[in-house]
Amino acid sequence: MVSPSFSVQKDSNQQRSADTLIILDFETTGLSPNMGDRAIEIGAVKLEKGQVVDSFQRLMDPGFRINSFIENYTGISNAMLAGEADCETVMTEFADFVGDANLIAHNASFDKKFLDAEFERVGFQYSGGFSCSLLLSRRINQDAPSHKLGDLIRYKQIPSEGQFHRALFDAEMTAKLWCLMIDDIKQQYNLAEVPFALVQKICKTPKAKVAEVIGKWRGE
DNA sequence: TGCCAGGCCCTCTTTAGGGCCTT
Repeated sequence: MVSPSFSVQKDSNQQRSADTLIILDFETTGLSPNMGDRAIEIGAVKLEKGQVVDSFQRLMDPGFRINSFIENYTGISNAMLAGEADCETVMTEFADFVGDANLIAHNASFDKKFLDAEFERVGFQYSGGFSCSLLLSRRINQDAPSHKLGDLIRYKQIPSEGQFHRALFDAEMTAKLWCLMIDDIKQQYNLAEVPFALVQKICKTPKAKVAEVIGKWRGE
């Protein structure tokens, strides 16, 4: 069992850099912002050199009642959202948290479309790249029976005490999974570091050619 | 009336179809 170091320290100087990673997760009213769905919770952790240095969690009022499926799925009720700030207020705060960092999410295509939609409403565009722990897992954990976040946490025997389908907990679990996969890549391919650009390249590579791509990256 | 996401990825593919994953 491997347990990535995960102590939370406050980022006192608010320094931002392209080397900083933000691992984020949305809870939403549904699957598609194009169908009118909105975010109801954002959770994120900030990683620097594999260490969590800050975190962000806010509920937000989408402006309409959420259905019972979402209440049951997330544990977030309409009563919990009543009186919370609206999405625009929360996402403006989150834009400040994100800065110019690179971004990661599990099944990033889902979180990216909500992030893009909510940021567009507040006129913010992030400058960092976006990568996906699910795509990386499909290439690194090829024997995993499933690539659902909860299943991967159990498969990798990562300690977890909390409620899945809440934004901050899922972001924390994704961060642990991410760190473990990066460690696996370092160990398997004898790399001192795994730059974000290499991860993005791996995620675009067919599974059968991952070793070849990493070998080329190393200059072999 | 009935349906309404969408990107990725595999295969019985590529002029397509269907499962996986996210809420």
